[in-house]
Amino acid sequence: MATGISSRQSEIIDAAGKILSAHGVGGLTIKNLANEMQFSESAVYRHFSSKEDIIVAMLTYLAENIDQRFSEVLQTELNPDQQFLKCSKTQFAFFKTHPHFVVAVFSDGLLEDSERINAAIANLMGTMRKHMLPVIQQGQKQGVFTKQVKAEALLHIVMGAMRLHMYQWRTQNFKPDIKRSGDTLINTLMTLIKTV
Amino acid sequence: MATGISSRQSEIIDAAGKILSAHGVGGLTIKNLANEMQFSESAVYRHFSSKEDIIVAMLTYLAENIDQRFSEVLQTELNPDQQFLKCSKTQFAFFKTHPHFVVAVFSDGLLEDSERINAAIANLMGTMRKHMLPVIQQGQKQGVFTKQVKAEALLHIVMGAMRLHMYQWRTQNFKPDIKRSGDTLINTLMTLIKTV
DNA sequence: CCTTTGTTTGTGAATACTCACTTACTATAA
DNA sequence: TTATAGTAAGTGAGTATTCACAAACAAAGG
Repeated sequence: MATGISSRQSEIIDAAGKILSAHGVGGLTIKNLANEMQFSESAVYRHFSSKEDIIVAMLTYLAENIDQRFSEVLQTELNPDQQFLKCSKTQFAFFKTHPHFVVAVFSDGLLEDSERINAAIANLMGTMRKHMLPVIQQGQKQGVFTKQVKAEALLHIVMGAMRLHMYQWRTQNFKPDIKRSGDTLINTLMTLIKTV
Repeated sequence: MATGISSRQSEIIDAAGKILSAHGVGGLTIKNLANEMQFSESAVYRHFSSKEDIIVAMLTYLAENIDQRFSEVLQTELNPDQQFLKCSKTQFAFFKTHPHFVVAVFSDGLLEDSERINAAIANLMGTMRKHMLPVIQQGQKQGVFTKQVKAEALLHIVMGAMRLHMYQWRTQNFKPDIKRSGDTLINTLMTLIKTV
């Protein structure tokens, strides 16, 4: 509950996430949202002035959440590789307890042709990048990460692998323990990008 | 034009792809499809019995296309790393000339809650996996690819990076030359997974 | 050569339904 | 008394799909 968001709004965002994960982007309607909230459709508009606003608020909340969790990790005095590990782990831990938000991450560009939603998604990606890139760069400077490829490319590969992992987790109806399998993936990535 | 698909059906699939890339999943309506085809909505149903059928046909066509291109590469007597390179390059080359199909690849699970569509998407992923995994395994056996991590994990990382690359290409409205940037990405991946 | 019959591929209108959103009204609690 | 937070009922636009029908064409029989 970050910026100026009421507790009711927060509940609606949560309900939206739940619907999104259960029935996809096509299932996210005001009617379903009202059903999930156990009140009428028109009541939704007491708290948000449009469906677009709800989606933007959800994506903004997610970005702020990531921003906060990553900032905490980066304030520590750990080595870059340990910071990298912690950031990745906090992601999988978060999605384990909030699986419905995974779908939002995947809404990708294809959600709508709304400028604001696309901007919010871009902001989400940028937030991760903003924190992770310096970690990788410093890791390279300290010689713990390989310098064979540029930091940007390394970040790209890491983020791609994590995204695909979450996508597969979703297609399997959130069955496997993503915290365990995610940590395994991160370890694999680490052995690949770390200098021996 | 593979299985039992008429030329008209093929045109419709193409039009569907064009709409998908221009206006996303929400823009893919029978009305828009008919407009793009320059005939009435009802005429669409002369060639497909449902919208679902159109999407499934499109995904099936894509899978068959990949299957064919990859099979050609794997019939050559090249080294595994060269085969790997060629497979990847043929992907980016294909999407450069057929950018609208990229969106289909990203429809992910969230497109619909249609069993058939989800199965078609799973089949698409499986087709790539079926061809690429043996290449990587043989590459490891011959010592050209690192044995530090399992072949499955290596494939996962490669596919994740490629998917993310195509996603970003799409969000940038297909602007950069994906054949060039894709080849750069593959080279980066190669330096990372190849034994020195 | 032409009429008959059937097929293919199109049309415009209508169906039944869902969508986001609005308006007018009401109970409640500060 | 007066915001706050809910409701019921409705709006116009858009959805996939179906319908009866028509034009173009081809094969076959008399």
